[in-house]
Amino acid sequence: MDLSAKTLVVVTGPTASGKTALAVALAEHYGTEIISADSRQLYRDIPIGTAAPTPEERGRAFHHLVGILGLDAYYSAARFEEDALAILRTIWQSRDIAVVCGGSMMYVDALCHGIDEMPTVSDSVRAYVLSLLDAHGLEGVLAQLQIVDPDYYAEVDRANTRRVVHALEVSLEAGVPFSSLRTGRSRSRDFRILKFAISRDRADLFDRINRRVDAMIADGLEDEAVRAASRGDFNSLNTVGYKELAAMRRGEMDRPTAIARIAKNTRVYAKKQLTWLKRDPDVIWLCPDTAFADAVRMIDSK
RNA sequence: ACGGGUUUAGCUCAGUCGGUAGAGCACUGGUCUCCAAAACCAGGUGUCGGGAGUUCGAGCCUCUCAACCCGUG
Repeated sequence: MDLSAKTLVVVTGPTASGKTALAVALAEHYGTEIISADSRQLYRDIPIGTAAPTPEERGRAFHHLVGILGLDAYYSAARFEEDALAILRTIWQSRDIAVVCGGSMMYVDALCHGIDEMPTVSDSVRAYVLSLLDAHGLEGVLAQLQIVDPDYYAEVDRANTRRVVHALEVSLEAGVPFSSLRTGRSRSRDFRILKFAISRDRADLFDRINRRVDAMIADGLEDEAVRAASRGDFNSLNTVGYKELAAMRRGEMDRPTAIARIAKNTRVYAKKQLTWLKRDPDVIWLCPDTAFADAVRMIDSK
């Protein structure tokens, strides 16, 4: 398919900045569909805490990759790239414009720039590294990484267990050093990408976050969290909202503290998203009041 | 009006004998190629209510002004 006439409209920005509303308006305007780039809205059974698009919003524009996974399912940025590209091709068969909406910055980058080919870590390797971590701690994992991939060992943040474990897992799975697979080269896409982010001042954004957390509680987040947790202890629930409420149920904090902590951690999340976005030269910042009109104008130009 | 108390970081407050201002919460900046709403790193952000005095040196002692709180009128 010739993609040179196709446009990918990305709507991103910090959490609670109003991405969904803008994306739905754009999708309606262009008669197209939305692909969610949200690592948590992928999971079903946790719509309240992940601020998933409502049935009303989903009725106005079709949303792909929302509520499609069980809480126990594995997913990754690489899978997102693959899935999103496949969906884009089907959308573009009958339309010129597709909308991606979400704040999982690594997913957005994987789609816009590609991500290096790496094997999916098998259960057995995952279990082996986990047992190594249990038995010998981070030191033990680091010691093996130093042997298997000395280059990455030299540059990795050795305090970051996640990254160290992942590098060893991939190295063992692939049979070659993790760093040899990690070229960091970005792939150029043969379609037009317009990456919009909604800009709000800090006080306004924090106010929206605080109010949204209260609304989530009012909408039944606590029940949702209890039901989700009853299915098991999954990575998908290592998510703002669910982890604080789990700590509350374990008696580690009272209810007001848990709710305050959810709001605080959501604010922290928003800041991390902003840090990521600030260094991305492709981001086109939109003022909330004129976002729709400005986006349409830019999409239609050229 | 009078008497007593309070005033230190964004908030709540600690600060010993006069010797380089602290805690909790909140907050700020950053890293990022695969579970990323994850994980990790870094930072005290201050006119100690204002002014004057004593002192080598004042958050701390003295005087004065101000604001707020409590009590009595």
